[in-house]
Amino acid sequence: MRTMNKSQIKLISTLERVGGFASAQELYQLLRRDGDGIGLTTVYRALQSLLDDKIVDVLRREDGEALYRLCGEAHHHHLVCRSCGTTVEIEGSSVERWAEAVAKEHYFREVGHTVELFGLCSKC
Amino acid sequence: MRTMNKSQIKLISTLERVGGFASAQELYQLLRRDGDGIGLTTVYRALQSLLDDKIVDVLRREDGEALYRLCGEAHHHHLVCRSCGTTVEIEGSSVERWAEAVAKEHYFREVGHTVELFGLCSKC
DNA sequence: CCAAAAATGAAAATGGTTGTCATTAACATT
DNA sequence: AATGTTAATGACAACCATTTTCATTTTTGG
Repeated sequence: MRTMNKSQIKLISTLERVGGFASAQELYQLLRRDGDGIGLTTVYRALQSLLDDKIVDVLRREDGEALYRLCGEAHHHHLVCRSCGTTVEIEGSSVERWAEAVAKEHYFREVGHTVELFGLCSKC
Repeated sequence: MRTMNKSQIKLISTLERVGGFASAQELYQLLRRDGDGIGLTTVYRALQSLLDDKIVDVLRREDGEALYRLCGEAHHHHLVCRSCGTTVEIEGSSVERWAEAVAKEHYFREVGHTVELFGLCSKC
């Protein structure tokens, strides 16, 4: 069975509290705010382990910063407002199927996909 | 009409030569290799201007580095091998239509999409 | 030709992320 | 409890893409 250390557990529960995506820096600040003396390095290391164990997913914000979220929730994508940051979760089974088909067609294995939509919401 | 300076023109033709995506650093190296004394700062500035003018597109590599390409070529996506970097261009009109529909459904305007597939090719 | 504006590049600053390394916590074995 | 072994930790420095600063050069319009 996979071992799971204290830091990893703290990060998982913080990600649960957040409910969606959070950057390493944000997670670090949240933990510090709770009086936790955790170091930034440890946050990065724990996130990397969780990635290796496929407990969390990662995606990139438009500015390149890495965002992490818990896997397990139904896989979905996001429609993000470029201006105010409003995020709508969208389901996209048709995209999943398309990605699968493309992967098979080109004999690729272990294919993951990044699908993110960026635009301007009705208010902006 | 939009002005276009020397550096921007150099970058456009370099991007044409490359034919696909290239990072700012790669473009810089290519130009230097051609004996061009251009500075890295200028490369970044020119790319930013071309982005503003919607002459080039940007996407993020898995490690967060920004990749630029000329717009105008038929819009397509990529299937990239995580291990050896082999890239297959894929066409995805079904994805385009899906993105359009989602955008409309949520009253978003000017919606662009990032769709990239990462996996392991048959050789790796 | 000249002055104002735009462009340039070297160098420093920024900010997210990763590497180093000495210290500490956890845990199994006497 | 005392010991030795191993994993985990965090302060700090290193890294690297990108941005900012600023003094200098080039371009442009009059």
